[in-house]
Amino acid sequence: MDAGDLRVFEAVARSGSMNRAAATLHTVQSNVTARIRALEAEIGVTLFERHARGVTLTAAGQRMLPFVGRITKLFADARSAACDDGSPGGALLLGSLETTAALRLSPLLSRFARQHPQVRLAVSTGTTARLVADVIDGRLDGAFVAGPVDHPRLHREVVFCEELVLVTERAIRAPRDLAAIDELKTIVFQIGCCYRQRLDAVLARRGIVVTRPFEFGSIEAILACVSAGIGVTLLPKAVVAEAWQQGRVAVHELAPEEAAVETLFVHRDDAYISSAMTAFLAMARPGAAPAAIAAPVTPAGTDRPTGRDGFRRPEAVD
Amino acid sequence: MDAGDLRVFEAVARSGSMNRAAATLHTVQSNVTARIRALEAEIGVTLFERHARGVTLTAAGQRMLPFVGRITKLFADARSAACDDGSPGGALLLGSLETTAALRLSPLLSRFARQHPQVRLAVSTGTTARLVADVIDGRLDGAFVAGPVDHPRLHREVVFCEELVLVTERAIRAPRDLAAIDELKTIVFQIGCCYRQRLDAVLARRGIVVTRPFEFGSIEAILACVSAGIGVTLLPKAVVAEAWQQGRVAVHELAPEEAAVETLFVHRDDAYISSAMTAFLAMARPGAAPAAIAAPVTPAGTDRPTGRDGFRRPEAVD
DNA sequence: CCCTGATGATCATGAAAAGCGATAGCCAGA
DNA sequence: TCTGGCTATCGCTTTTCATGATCATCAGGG
Repeated sequence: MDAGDLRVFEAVARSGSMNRAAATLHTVQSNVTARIRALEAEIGVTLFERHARGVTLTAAGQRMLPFVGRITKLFADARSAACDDGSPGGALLLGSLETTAALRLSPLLSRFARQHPQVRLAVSTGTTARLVADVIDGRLDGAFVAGPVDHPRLHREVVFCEELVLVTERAIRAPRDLAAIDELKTIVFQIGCCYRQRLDAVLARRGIVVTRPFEFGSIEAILACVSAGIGVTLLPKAVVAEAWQQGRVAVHELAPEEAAVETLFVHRDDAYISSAMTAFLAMARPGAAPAAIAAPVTPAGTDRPTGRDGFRRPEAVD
Repeated sequence: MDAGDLRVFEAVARSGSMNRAAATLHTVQSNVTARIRALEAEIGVTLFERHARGVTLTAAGQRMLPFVGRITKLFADARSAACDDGSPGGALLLGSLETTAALRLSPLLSRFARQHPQVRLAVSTGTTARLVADVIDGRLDGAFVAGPVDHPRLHREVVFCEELVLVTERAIRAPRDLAAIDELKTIVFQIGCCYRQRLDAVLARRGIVVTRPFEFGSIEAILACVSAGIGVTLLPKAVVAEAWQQGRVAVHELAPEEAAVETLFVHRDDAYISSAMTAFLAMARPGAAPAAIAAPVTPAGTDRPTGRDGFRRPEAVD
């Protein structure tokens, strides 16, 4: 049993067919059959049930499958570790929440890319749950997600601390005005978005009932909807600063315990930490953040929230 | 790069010589050389520095080496997982503290062996630190150690709760009498034994100074020394129950916070949990302890230990 | 200075394994 | 019953791997 056998095994398991597996492996079907048979003979159990429409994993095969990915990852790590001469290089696959990417990442990434041009950076966005799963399974090297996250396999590091604010159309002067609105809608990123539950909780605590939420894929679309009075949303203050300055939306601050959300950087604690990752971590840590992000300024609009509303002057968050 | 290459790499790294590696691998030197060269060519870095007296790992090789064991372990786990049909079988490599083995393990092990004859049980003894290291590195499947243990890679389970007692010669009626003894010696298992620090602390708290400890490898030897008045020791109450009943030694109870020591069963939380391990865990859990161990009985002597059997009650487990 | 002994590198050769293509056998569905 | 897609198997080719002999290198000792 070696790495090649496991790759064949995985391909067959995933495709459910020795023919398709052969195609993806750029080889021929007889070859795949022979290797699977040899593997089964070696370990003494049948891994697939053969039938006319392909093959399916036996219970033994199902038990074996999860190891393939781990072994593959470990081989890749071993190779990376050997090649890693201390100067950052290679690929760095990161994940991020949409909001974090929009708000915090661009200066960090551009600075990192400038300083370490050898590193191939790739950032994908998704929900916290999705990103955490990707990191766990080795599809990502690390990810920016919303806290709290607690997984024994993950190393966590707080890198940003966002202040969430309720965002409404301009006409709304205070959150309690929302109660009067019929069919109030919430507007969120995706089903899994962590801000969504928080928004529901925030509104529920004020006795405000909402109907089914709208989902949008971009911050701009969400703000446009809010601006048009279609619904309300919950976003980091810095994200909506610009729209607020332009007077497109109203912003309502929340109590600290409702507003605070920590953005964590997570990575597997047992994976190899490459030089690129080390450098990125050093740069992402709060203490090492010199790149000034555009600080929100007080807008000139009429509906400037008053101190009585509990609104504090916008300030750089981290 | 596959499993075979890594095995060759590891053998060369460990032996520091391609010739010796070839011998241990039951092959010839030219073969080893060729495979190492091929491996180096594949990943693009030199792994060994060659010189007239053998080879030494380069920095790259040193970074690569730790992965070999992990990958090997994962292959073995994958194989075990596939073969494991739900009925316990195969090998189960356990570790234990000497005292735990003497006191608690024999009924558990004999019951397990009777119930699961297919499983090849192997128990080695050592100190907590040593056992934990062995479990971490995959040399043991699990081990009984003294709490507290906190390692992110380990799953812990409290299985026993021992009451430690101070053991002295019969003439000593109370711990404070020890202060009068010149050159008081402590008698312990080994340097790394966890009871040793505790014994020192117990005595220090009473203002008793001790000289360099004696070390012995067996409980009987320790008790014989104590009985002969050579020194004092600290052992689980149940361990010394017999010697105490026979009037060979005196037993002094301690305050609960000094006396209590939890025996944990630890195993790697990311290793494959075989059916044999599952069955063993089920049997080792406090709740599932039907096999009556020889419970310490009240002796005719003056010091009367309370008749607790040391097993934690089921509801106390988390 | 030149032996001596041990080490790794290289090469030709043979064996083993893997890959390939074609074909046979099997089964579900038309 | 036929057909299409699937796996099993076989003979053949290609590639890889293991082997033993030989060479080059280097440290230590006379």
